[in-house]
Amino acid sequence: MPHSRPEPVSTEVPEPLPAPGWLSPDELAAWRTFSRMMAKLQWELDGHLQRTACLSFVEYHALAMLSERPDHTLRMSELADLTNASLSRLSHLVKRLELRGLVRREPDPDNGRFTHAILTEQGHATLVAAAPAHVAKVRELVIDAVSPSQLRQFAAGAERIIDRIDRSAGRCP
Amino acid sequence: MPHSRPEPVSTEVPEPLPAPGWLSPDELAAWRTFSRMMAKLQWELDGHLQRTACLSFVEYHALAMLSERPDHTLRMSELADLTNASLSRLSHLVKRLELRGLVRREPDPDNGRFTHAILTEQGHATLVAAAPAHVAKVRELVIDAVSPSQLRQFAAGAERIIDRIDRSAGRCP
DNA sequence: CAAGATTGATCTGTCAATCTTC
DNA sequence: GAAGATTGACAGATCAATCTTG
Repeated sequence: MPHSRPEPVSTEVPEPLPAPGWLSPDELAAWRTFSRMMAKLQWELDGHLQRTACLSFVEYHALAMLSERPDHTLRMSELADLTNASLSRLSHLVKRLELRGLVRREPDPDNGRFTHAILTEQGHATLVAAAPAHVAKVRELVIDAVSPSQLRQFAAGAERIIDRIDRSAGRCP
Repeated sequence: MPHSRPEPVSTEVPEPLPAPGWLSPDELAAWRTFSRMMAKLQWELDGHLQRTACLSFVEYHALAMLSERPDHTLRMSELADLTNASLSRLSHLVKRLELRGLVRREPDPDNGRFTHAILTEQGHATLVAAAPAHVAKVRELVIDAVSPSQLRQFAAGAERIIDRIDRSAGRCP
């Protein structure tokens, strides 16, 4: 019985508010809907990108982040942050992209600890080819699903959730 | 340059609206924030559950869905839908849960095509032990991060996004 | 043969070392 | 020694193929 209030004992007066730490029926329903949306959206966008461009969602975003830099270059750790991936995950991922010729890596000449990930011409072309269909999907499934003001609300809420996660991450329980 | 407007040619008058099919700067920012939130939230909840209960997010929800049935039983395909997992993924997953003694499977006596997944006592105990900390995290990171009315907005928006995904899934492009 | 479910091959992500450079 | 990055072993997800039952 997770996520739902413990059954009140028969003789007990039902409480007007959920027990502390649990979710009210409304909260539970909202969370489940939200959670379902996240799972489905990830799946749909990833599959669409995979079918239309042989790229995963993260791979696409790695290329996209690189393309927005004037020199098409980013340090691995910066790229990891921008793509919301662990450094380890990104390292494996970039290695695969490198094998496909979409990205290359070279050590930072100024500081040998850093590795630069650099978008290749082919990587750029792949991204440019993939982008329109992907962006259209995002618009169709998300942007156009809600009003502009709702979208702002979403973003504001998302921002606050991110803040809480970042606080939560560096915390001793 | 995906997700951003193509550079206007120097002599061109900048358009007041984004090119059709592309995202405005605000839309792009909102989408990125939203996308980042999804990635981080998944990671955080999954990691937390893993550390506190040796369960992944999907595993937890499989147990949770079963626990809400009076007979603690669900057909594999129903469970797959409720947990937003493919049938294949669920099959692998339930096999692992079965090896750990948290779930057992038996064919539906009425219709041999169906398989029943059934929560064991141990599975139930595991869930009950895991739930409080997990629910508290969900409350901390999501529910309490937004106002009740914002939460309703979120859920409503999520609902509409889900609808669009479901429409999109069964469509010929 | 269609629906429900499982399997196996393969690919990707995670975690815990490890390596390198400052 | 600490930060940035990589590696290898293992756990988990995906896809296509397969099996089974009605």
